Amino acid sequence: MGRAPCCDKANVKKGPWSPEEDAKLKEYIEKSGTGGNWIALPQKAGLKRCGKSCRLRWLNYLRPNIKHGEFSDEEDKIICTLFATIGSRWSIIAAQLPGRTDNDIKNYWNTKLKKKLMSMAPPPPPSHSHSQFPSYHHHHQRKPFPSPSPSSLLYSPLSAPQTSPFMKSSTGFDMISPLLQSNHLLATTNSSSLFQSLQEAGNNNNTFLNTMQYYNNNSNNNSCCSSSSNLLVFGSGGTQQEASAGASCSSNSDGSCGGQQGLNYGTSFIKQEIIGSKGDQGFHHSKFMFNYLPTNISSNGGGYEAAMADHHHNQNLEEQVKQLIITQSSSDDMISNNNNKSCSDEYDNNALLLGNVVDDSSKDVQEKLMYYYY
DNA sequence: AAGCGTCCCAACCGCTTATGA
DNA sequence: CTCATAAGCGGTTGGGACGCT
Repeated sequence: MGRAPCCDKANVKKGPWSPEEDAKLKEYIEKSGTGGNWIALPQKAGLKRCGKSCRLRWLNYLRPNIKHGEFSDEEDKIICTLFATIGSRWSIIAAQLPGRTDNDIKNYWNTKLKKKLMSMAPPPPPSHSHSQFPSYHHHHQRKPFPSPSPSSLLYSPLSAPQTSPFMKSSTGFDMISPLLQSNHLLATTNSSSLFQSLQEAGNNNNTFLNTMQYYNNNSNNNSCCSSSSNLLVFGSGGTQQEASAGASCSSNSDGSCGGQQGLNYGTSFIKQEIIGSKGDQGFHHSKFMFNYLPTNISSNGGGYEAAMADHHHNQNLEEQVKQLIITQSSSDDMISNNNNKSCSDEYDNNALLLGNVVDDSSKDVQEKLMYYYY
């Protein structure tokens, strides 16, 4: 049994909006606002339209300061970078591009930008030679999306970090190659349709990421995965149902939800999250951010390594992650035990977190964040 | 000019999330 | 806490525009 329709389908006009309808809607909203109720709006405005349709028309076309026309190179780069980090979260991407709507960006990506990037892709490495990404050729049978994640995945990427000439990590560590080798990125980002289309096109699954690296390397600024002050988060926490069942994405007294509203790009996310991470709230948020552990390791207190991490600041990545795992079983509520000291005090802005959190309805974490990097 | 295929984008559909009772 | 409903979101699609033969 589906939900009740939002309007009387028989009595609403569908299809393209006429200039008269546009004028009516625009005039009404400019004069009276939306009143916070789109469902009631069409009747008040004298439109034979569904409220949803009015909302879409306003948000995507009529509202002030909507930018139409060509995307700039800078916008291209932002879209590419964000797509590579958070996948098809169009509304989040749109929030970084003033005047652009999620629908616009989605259309642009699907029809143009994706192709543009593909055409810029460097040729795939010959299969018989030693590639910069040696394990590509071992993973041709990768499942498109999603794949079960054995706990060993947490470790496998760390065992052989490679240096890629495409990447410009400020500390010289290549973030992407291990991801490619691990299978993990492709398995857990929400980019399945892209990778499927790549497969259909007969391309190597890694072409897109090669392209991303190439693209960033050949742009004016290096950006993707190499910023010194960005937190990049893949994926999100669980669904509302999962959250109430105790999974990673738990709501908080401030109304936020670690896996949803907190998802952002740049330092604002991490500061917001960490500053808010005291006591009980810290537990929830941190669970979202650091719930990466294999199921065979207790996840009690998961996440408080945020505060611990700074102590491992100068150690190499592999060592850091091992340390994080070791400290996982430490204090269950480290932050509140820490005399209300905000994590942000200990967490510097160079933290870079890559990965994905996918929970099922149980408390067992199935997919894990993979990297924690300074 | 007609027919056909492809591209593009506005709009729709239905699922998820937010919110308030 | 649950439930109902509105809003938000992202995948998909219909059909017009365009280009090629």
